[in-house]
Amino acid sequence: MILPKTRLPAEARQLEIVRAVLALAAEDSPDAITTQAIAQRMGLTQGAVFRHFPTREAIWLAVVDWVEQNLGDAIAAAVTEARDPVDGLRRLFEAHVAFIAAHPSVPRLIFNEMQKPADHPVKQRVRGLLDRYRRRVSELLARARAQALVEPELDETAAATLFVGTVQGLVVQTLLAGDPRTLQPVARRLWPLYLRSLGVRQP
Amino acid sequence: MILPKTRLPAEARQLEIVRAVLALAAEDSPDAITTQAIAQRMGLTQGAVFRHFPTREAIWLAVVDWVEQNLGDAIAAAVTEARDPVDGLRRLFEAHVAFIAAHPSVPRLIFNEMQKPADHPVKQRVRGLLDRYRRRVSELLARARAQALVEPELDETAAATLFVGTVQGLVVQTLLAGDPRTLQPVARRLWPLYLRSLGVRQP
DNA sequence: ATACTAAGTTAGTAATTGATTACTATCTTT
DNA sequence: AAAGATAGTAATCAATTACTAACTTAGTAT
Repeated sequence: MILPKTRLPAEARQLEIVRAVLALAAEDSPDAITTQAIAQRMGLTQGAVFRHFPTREAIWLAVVDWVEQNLGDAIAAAVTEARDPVDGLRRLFEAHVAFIAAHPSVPRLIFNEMQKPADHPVKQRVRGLLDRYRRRVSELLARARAQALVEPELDETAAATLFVGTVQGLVVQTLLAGDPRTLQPVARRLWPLYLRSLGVRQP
Repeated sequence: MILPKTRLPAEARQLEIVRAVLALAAEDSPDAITTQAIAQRMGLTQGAVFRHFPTREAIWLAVVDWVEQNLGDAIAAAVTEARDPVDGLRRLFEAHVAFIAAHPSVPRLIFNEMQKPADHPVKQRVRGLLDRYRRRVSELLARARAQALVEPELDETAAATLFVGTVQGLVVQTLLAGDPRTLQPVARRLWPLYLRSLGVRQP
């Protein structure tokens, strides 16, 4: 995709590069995305990329920044509107799924970086991101238990892991099927099962 | 790890190559494993690898063969010993987790290949492998429902996806923590939650 | 012992990749 | 309008990669 030939200020171009990476990651493994491919997608030459980022790794860190910002905003907005902790979990789940549906390349980035060596800087960022996410889920679960909305002896840590796993099982199925449209329908069928695992009394 | 310098017959050497890949994949992303690294691990030169495999891709197909064979055997053995479908699911879950604990590189391979382009041969093999696995889970769930061991209105497809997701949530946590020893303890805490999501009456 | 077979070595090649550099074109500021 | 700043170009580099082929040598059958 070659955009109309324009010069962009550095900040805007950096964002364009991040978006190009996200777009390319929807179709191929993130490691396979070359600086050449990024440039080509923007209609620039390869050298131009290095005007805006000192190294390839710096690009990936910027992408993680983008994810952190946008996903963080999306789920924060969802949770604050919740009436109670269980409702918050549902909104969190839905917001998460909606975000992935809108940005299918994001889980691929996470799956990819996750298995790099432990000292890898990008992986550390991703680790922090997911840690905060799980902690958020744990807090909601703890409050749900305090309000007697779920099983009194609920194992919160395990339930938080299952929450993440529920989304991941979903994403894996989507990646296998190669059809992003199945994501949200399947998500709706998965949620009642997760709720029942918490011991929530059904309306 | 340099093994004692010996010549191996082709078949044995091929297996050694597969094992070298599995060992290397435990520490780094599969895509980052070069034929040079494989040879070095066996104490051979890079050219020797191509005595036994025509291309790099052929190595990965052999690795998938190995996984298919060994994981298939492990879970088949587990399920046949089951007293009833729900017991079968538990054994399947435990066998799966035990296999991953013994071969931590296997989920990394799957995560990695999963996001390649759809026409990628290795991905197609992995897809088939996981499809058969999920079908196996679905069948057990259908039989459990027929025997009234679980919620009568259970959504089997969704429950199968959640089964896979439960294992994956687990693996992700392990990959993040970087500590494979937490795998089985956390698995034991996750299982009761999954059972409850099926509507199984607890003993 | 000798000769044959096959595993492993050595020394390459072609292609790709991230990164650098000298230069050009465009925009902004004075 | 002149001058400086900056986005982008084009060419190139060094390193790495999968792969090849001519060779050497270990093991084995005769």
